[in-house]
Amino acid sequence: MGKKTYITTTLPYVNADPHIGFALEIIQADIYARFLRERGGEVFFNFGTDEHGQKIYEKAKENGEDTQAYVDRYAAKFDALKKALNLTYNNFIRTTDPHHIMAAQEFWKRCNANGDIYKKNYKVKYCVGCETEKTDSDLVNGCCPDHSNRQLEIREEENYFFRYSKYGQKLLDLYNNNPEFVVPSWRLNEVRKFVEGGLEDFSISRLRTKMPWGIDVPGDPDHVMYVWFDALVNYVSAVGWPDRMEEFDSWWPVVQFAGKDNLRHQSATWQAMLMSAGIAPSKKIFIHGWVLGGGGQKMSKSLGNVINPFEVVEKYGGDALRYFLSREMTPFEDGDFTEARFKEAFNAGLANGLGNTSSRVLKMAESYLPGPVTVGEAEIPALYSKYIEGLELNKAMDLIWSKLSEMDSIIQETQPFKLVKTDKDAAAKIVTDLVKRLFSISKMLAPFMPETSAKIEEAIKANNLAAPLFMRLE
RNA sequence: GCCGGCGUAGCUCAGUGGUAGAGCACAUCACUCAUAAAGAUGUGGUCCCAGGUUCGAUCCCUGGCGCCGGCACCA
Repeated sequence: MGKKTYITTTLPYVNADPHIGFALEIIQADIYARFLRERGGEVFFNFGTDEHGQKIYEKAKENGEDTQAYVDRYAAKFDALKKALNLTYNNFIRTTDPHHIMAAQEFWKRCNANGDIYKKNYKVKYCVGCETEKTDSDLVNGCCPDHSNRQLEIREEENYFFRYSKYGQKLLDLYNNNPEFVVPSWRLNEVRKFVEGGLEDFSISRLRTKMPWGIDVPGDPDHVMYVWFDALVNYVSAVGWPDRMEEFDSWWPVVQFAGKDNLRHQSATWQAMLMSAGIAPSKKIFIHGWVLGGGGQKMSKSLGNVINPFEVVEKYGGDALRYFLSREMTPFEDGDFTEARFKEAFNAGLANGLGNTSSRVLKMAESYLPGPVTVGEAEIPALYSKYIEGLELNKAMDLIWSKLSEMDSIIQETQPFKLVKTDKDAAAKIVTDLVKRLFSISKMLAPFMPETSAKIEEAIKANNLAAPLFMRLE
């Protein structure tokens, strides 16, 4: 049995359909998981949906839908990513699962037992015009931007608070002792700066009368947990905490994948919560950038530049999308996804590159060799592994493509297609070597483009390429 | 406003104290094992602007302009 690794994405909040940006996150995680398994490791890969809270409650109401029915529908939509993107997560957790609810309550109790939860009056700014509460970031010059003529009301209610302020130094110690705790390093700096600025306790409950769609606070039926306090606990409840501790201990700590908008929640808030509950911190957190819609603009309905991952897959295939997101995106920075860019990358990398090179090698193999090549062990450069371990997926892909281009050079220089007329054995030897190289490439490609990799290996085994891998798009 | 980052070929990005590179795109040539693909050659840059340090700066320093991110209860 290989080394065990537990990885998880964030849980998308089910108030919108799956977005291409989330596809990036889960594809990164899936590549990482497949890579670890390829080298013999055992992986627990967690994914799921975050289903509590105000917004969901309201959205379901808007739709005139039962809240549970609403979240069921959305959970299914997200779980559909598995097939579309060819994902290998083995656990789909929902924060409405009974086991998770129990775990969240137990987590609360542990924090409480540790003296980190207390009741306090919570001052809420309320706009009578909107009839909703406002946070400071909602306000412009201290007023509601939609009702600047009205005075905000200050309403008070009792809430439970989490003693976040207690964990500032401990978090800084965590960061300083683990310089690769957050990757890339500049994101670690960002969160460190935030923590250095001082932490304030925050509210972790809501009055049930105002917002019933949440997990009960243990011992206080008037309150439910604030949604993300419960949601974060999924990372431990997914692997058996608190009732199956042997299982939990065999997997924890976790390697997390999250977007830059989640930096603080995952690398500060959640870590403080773990400390409070007496659980070891996460192992590592990879922070990716956003997928933008061209010209550095966010995708939005009004700009008409929204890319639906399901549509891309239907049109171009799951591997093509995985290719684009892993090679054409810089893993930690924002990147543009436009159909024009996608097609360009598809033609250059998949049709002209991988597809054509595979085709020329396999056709020669079929014509010149008496049977399939015995490929032996794949040759995987150390650099390849190093790149993936650091989630530098684009670099790993570039490395693979440089190997492809090496093959083209070899064919160009040795001309086995001419040599075969004068020296069949010499030509066969060259082609055999090329097939072995192609095999190594397919092995390296496997985590990124599993279907294509499998097709190449089948073709090598059969000594026949049944169909072209990728045809040029017009 | 405060803190941080960035500004290099049409696009995406590397890079170095000694007057710049890759991939893609584009053009030409040429070839045929291959998917009009691969290959060779080439077009293309005042390395944001201005000052300073230096024998010499795209790289160091200062200022300016432009863009982006963060500045907590949206998850």
